[in-house]
Amino acid sequence: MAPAPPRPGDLLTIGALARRTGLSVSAIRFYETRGLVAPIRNAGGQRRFPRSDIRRLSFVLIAQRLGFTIEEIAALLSALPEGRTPTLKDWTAISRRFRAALDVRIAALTRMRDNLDGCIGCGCLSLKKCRLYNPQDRAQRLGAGPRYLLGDKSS
Amino acid sequence: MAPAPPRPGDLLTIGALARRTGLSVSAIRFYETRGLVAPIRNAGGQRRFPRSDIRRLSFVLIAQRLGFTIEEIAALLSALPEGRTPTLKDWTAISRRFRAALDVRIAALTRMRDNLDGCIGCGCLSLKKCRLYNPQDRAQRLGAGPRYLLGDKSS
DNA sequence: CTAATTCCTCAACCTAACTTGAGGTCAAGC
DNA sequence: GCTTGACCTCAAGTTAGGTTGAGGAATTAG
Repeated sequence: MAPAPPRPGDLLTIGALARRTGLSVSAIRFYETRGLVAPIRNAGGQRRFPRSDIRRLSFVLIAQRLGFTIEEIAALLSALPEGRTPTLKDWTAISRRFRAALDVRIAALTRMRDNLDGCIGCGCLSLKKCRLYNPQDRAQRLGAGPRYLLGDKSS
Repeated sequence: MAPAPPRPGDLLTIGALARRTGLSVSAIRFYETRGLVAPIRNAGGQRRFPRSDIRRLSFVLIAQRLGFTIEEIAALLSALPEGRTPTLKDWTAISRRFRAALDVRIAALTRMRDNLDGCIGCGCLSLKKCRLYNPQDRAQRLGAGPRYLLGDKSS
């Protein structure tokens, strides 16, 4: 048999990756600055991505749609191996952690909804008396909300 | 009986309202620009809020924590009466609509989680083949995500 | 070899939801 | 009646998550 070709298509340009993921080129570059992908550069200084980044970015998109921030996603992805291409096993492990995080969110929302049900009848919809406004639930960060209340005080 | 006093405390200053809700003064002013509250002004040009705005803002806070945007909350609140103080019945009606919106969010998240479960084994975590990345589910807006994909194209 | 693509960097802009600060007024206590 | 604290407006800054554009270099097709 003829020797296998050197597979020049083993690495993707940023444009090709954009087409494969549906992302814009600028978004991919932005994700690089956030550490979600780490392409190598060719001789001319252009980015080259391993094919496994298609899956990596797909994961990013899915996680974002579920309400995770880029930072949280980066944390989840950091569980993937550095040098080698992630295996199915790697992805399974990360998906499991992901599912757990999702479960937490769903539970929190459900709890809130149930509290709301309790409040519909009682008219207690005023802060502090109502379990709905329980600081304990604050860990969630769904949406923005006043930073003052969220304890931002970052100075 | 002596005639009831004129109840000068019937209107709150912005500072008092801030203390009662836990919000910052600047946040309340900001909410006014967004139409969430509509205080009157006294002779000196200072804002005066009806006591019912305490509950109104409490509702805003709760809704925000559940992931609603200011605009969405304004829409929910627009169901409240204009002139008079909202009654318990008014609040009950609005809470019901609120609960429905919450149910939609919970259902969407749960559906996604179940899809993810299906994906953990199959390794299909690549866009387009996977139900997790179904544009049908896009209506949700949980978190930001690339505008390009979200069909922003607002030019 | 040249023209058309594609890619590069960097800076500026965008929305949401606020905060911070400057410069000035109002209200309340003594 | 004055001082102190609360309030006013308006402009600019902040974070997240990107987009847009300028000016220039690398690739690729013919």
